[in-house]
Amino acid sequence: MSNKYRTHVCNELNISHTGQTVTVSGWVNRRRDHGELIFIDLRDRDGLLQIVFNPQVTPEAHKIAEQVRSEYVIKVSGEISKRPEGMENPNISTGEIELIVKEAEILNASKPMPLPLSDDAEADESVRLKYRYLDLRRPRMQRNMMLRHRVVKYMRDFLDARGFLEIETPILLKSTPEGARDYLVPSRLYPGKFYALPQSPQQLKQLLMVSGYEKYFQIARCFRDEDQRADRQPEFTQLDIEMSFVEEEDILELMESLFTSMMEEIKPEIEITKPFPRLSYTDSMARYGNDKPDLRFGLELADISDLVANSEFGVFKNAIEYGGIVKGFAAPGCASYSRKQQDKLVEFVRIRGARGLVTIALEGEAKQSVDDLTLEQVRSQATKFFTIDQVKAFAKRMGAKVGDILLICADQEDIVNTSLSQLRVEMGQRLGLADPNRMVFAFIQNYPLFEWNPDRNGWDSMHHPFTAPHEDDMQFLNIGDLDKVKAKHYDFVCNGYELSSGSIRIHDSQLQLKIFQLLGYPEGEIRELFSHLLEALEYGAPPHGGIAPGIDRFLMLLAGEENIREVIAFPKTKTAMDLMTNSPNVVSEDQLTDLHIRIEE
RNA sequence: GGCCCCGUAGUGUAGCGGCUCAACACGCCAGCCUGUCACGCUGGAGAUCGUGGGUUCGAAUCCCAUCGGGGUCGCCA
Repeated sequence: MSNKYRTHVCNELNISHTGQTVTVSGWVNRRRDHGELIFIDLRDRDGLLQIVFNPQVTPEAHKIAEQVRSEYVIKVSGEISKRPEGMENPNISTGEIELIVKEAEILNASKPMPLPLSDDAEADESVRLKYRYLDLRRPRMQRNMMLRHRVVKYMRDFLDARGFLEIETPILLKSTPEGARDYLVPSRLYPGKFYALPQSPQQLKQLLMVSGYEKYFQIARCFRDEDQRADRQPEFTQLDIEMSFVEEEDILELMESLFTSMMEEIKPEIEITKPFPRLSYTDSMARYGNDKPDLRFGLELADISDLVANSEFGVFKNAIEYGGIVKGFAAPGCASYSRKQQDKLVEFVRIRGARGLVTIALEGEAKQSVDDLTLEQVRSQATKFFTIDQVKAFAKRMGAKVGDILLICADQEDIVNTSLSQLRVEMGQRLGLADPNRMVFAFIQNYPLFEWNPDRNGWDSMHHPFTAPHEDDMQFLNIGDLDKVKAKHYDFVCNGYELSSGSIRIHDSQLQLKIFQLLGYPEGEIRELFSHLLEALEYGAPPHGGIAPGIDRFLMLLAGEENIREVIAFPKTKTAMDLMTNSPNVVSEDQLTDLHIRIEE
């Protein structure tokens, strides 16, 4: 495109344009004023170009350049010239050339920046969020936004090529119980009634299957009014997918194909594992303590309950007597950890609810076999309770070598798993085992359909109430052995993050009703909240299933960022504030009156 | 709701055993400089140390509260 502002963008200019007269517009990245000569690095979205003002040649333009400051928006015309010998700048793509300015115009001035725009200077995040439009000018943020665009475009093209239709679903929707807290929108026309923003388009995409669209996707915005984290925002984006006439395997293959080809296209320098590893939920919990394992490294957990059940060591004995378990893993080369370092690890698990952490350091050289270990080499607060053979047995089960430290936790199973899974990730990072240039995608399968909720004294859906049970487990469903029922539910994980959950859905109205009943919904509530779905399933609903990978989290991993806000153009703070527009905020009395809302002080 | 970290010129930091009401760097302003590219040199402006109390002769510094940002547990079908 060529117009009065530009004939070229910076990046397209090169040595072949020498002698041509061009016009470029952009921002003043930096100005170097030598009194006579003035150099300006002009920046547009795609690159930098050095422009030169010479008072001998064009005194008028030079006068303008004297007034120009950082981040002014200027337009310059002149001739592209090869730089003098030895003056090239290899750091920028246009470093061989420069623009000798004939005419210059200031399109807009700029106040000094409230935050540094260079990537190496990190500003306070509240300042960045307040001036997000400036923060987004920083190269790193522009890279992230461009990466985001490419990822989303890749997804669209990939699914389009496979016959998927992108269909939008409403943002003003209906509140449904359980799950996350809803964002509510009061209705003007119906006093006292509310829309809810979708936590996901779950029911709508199922209904689209009933409608016969067979392959649906959407870059869907989802809203959940829960407390935020580094990887959680009140609104976030999913690649929402649903397909008819498919089984679990079809969905997983689609995901594997999409993410494999996308990684190869967009970030070939990042190593991925093909095919994607698959673990059962039970296996993942046993070996990693959670259902979103970071598979870039081992440090697998081992259950040693059976080895210590009869020990004299109270910590272990009691835990088992009270129905708990004893698990641990070996941190390689950490036998030399000081008391202080070990105390930090103990504190780490205490914060996560564990009563403590037993450490057993196996001092010595790694080349020594564990079989030759002597009691003198074992350093632990529990040494006197165990024989050397027992310690060897622990070590072997945890895959430990001499020179490692065993980190063992004894408590209720969920506490042990929670604390050890996080300690495992912590140690993996600390020991440099979590390679930033690898992304290990994996599928977790065979989840239980239900989980017991002691607060409610009833069963909850592990995933959501539309998830289909395994056919083989229908018998347990019928006799009420709900903990034995496995679901056609799968998670897609990467590097310790849950990227998405998916499932084959229930397409039988009677079964769906039965599940609602088992979950304890009162009959009236079922009709009130889910009648549209139950009814829809009675009109020829095809078998269907889907998945919904979180785009923000995936991008965070892909961009190597520590939090999701770095890949979202206008994110909110941890307390769900938008510091740029200062929202949420009060509204006028008239607006409230329209909505039939009175604020209680 | 619990726990932890941070809050000093526009930005990033130093000062935190009470003797510097405040230092350094970048940025900003002015002057000088014809080849720089994190240009350079000289000079200058700019902070009641998040806010409010308290302790003290004296507080950026100690105590309490509060606000803001971040991390985390709970929570996130």
